[in-house]
Amino acid sequence: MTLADHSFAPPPVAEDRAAMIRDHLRDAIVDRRLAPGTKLNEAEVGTLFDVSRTVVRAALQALAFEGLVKTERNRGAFVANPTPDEARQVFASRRLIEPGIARAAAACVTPKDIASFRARLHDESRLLSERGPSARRAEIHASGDFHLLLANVAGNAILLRFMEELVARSSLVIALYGRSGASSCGHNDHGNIVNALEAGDGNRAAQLLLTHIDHIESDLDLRSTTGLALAEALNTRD
Amino acid sequence: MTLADHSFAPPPVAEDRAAMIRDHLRDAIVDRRLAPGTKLNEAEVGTLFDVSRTVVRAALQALAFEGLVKTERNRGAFVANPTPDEARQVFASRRLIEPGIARAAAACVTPKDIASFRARLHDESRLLSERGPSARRAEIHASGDFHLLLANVAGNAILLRFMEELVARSSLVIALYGRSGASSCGHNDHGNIVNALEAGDGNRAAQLLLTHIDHIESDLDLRSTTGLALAEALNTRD
DNA sequence: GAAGGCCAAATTGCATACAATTTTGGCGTG
DNA sequence: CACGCCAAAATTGTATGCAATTTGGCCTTC
Repeated sequence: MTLADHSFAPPPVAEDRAAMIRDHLRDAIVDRRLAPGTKLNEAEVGTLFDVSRTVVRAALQALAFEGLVKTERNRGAFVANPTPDEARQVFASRRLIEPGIARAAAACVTPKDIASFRARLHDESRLLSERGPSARRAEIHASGDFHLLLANVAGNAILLRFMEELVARSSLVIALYGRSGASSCGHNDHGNIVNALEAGDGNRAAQLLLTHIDHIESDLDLRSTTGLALAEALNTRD
Repeated sequence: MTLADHSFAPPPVAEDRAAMIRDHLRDAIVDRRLAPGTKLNEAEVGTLFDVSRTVVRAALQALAFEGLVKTERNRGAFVANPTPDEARQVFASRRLIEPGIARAAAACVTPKDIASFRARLHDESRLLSERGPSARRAEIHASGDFHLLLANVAGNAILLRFMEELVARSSLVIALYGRSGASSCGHNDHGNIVNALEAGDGNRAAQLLLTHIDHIESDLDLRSTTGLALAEALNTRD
């Protein structure tokens, strides 16, 4: 332990396979390669990743805690299928939390952070110009990463974890209820927010974030299907 | 399913033993019957509750998600021992979230809710007059319950869960860093907040909540032991 | 006497076996 | 033909066994 043993990143080997499976499943859910409501059979997932059910269960429990998976006793785990009401709660939570995060971020943002934001913006604009469902998925992903970077800059690990959950659930909601699919069409919300951050104007960043969330949510179709979910789902007309 | 089967609380039978163990452990941690840093041996806990390690592991994993337990690979689970910096993050998060919850609660509070709040206040004042460590623990517990009731009234399940985590971690922090132990000495913050809610004045409730959090945090001794944690801990003078 | 290495005991990580529960498909009856 | 019941299959819940890792003590060596 004396020679050049520092500055090593955590070993690239796959230690903690439960976390790896959790991350793979989360990606698949957020990208909607796994449709909401899909049953996640323990044995099947285990075979897929070549691990025992024990490890799969740990991963599923983690995802259940994040709200991306719903487990029912003796029935199994299913990809979350948020109701419009739950979707509204996700965005209400974001409206409550993110402006504060933006203020905190504006207070302690560094030039290096700004550079990271710009790089992210560049990725986003590139994806916007591409076509196809893969690019669409990547776009939603990148858009979420922007918000996570913001929370990361704010420097509060607890709020960062809350935002990770909210962003993941938002992606699910957008995939489920999004009208156009691309929530940022016509706006440059992220760019404006970065400008406000660079100027150190936390209040403006917070305000821009609020309207940004408005933009996202206004692209959703959250008609209340209260109590008639099944019947309405079976009605192909309408 | 036709006769008086509604209005029943969840069956009193112990289905889902992992959740039961999790709740028991959480209570013990929040009440500080389990000191921070205590190792939670899987086999030992299993023997105590008469279940296998499998069930214990599920409970410990859940508590790790909540931040009340820290797990180290191949080393086991330990009761969380939050650093002053983590403690500050807990309260920063609460400052960010709770005022908004108060506004939401003020907007939709019912007379029935107000009655619940009053009952809670009554319990708190009773506990305040009692002496002994048991009453002190119950007081911290009751104080937390007030905040959870507030989040419950606000009607957002996601924010409620965030608050459950923050309140639990706050109790741990108060137990660790509290000076007087009783954070509400001399104030009647909770009562004032209920009054504001009853008057439907969300902004005032939010403001009162902020100052309430200030009161709680000002009772803590969060001297920055940055980098010198061990050395300082061994220095009995000072 | 102190430092360092090595071995045994304890503990966790994981896989697997078995029990309990739910789901499914078929059969018989109204 | 529809409905309900029952048994078999599938799936989850839990316990247990084994391998891998860590920990603590003992012994050797300087």
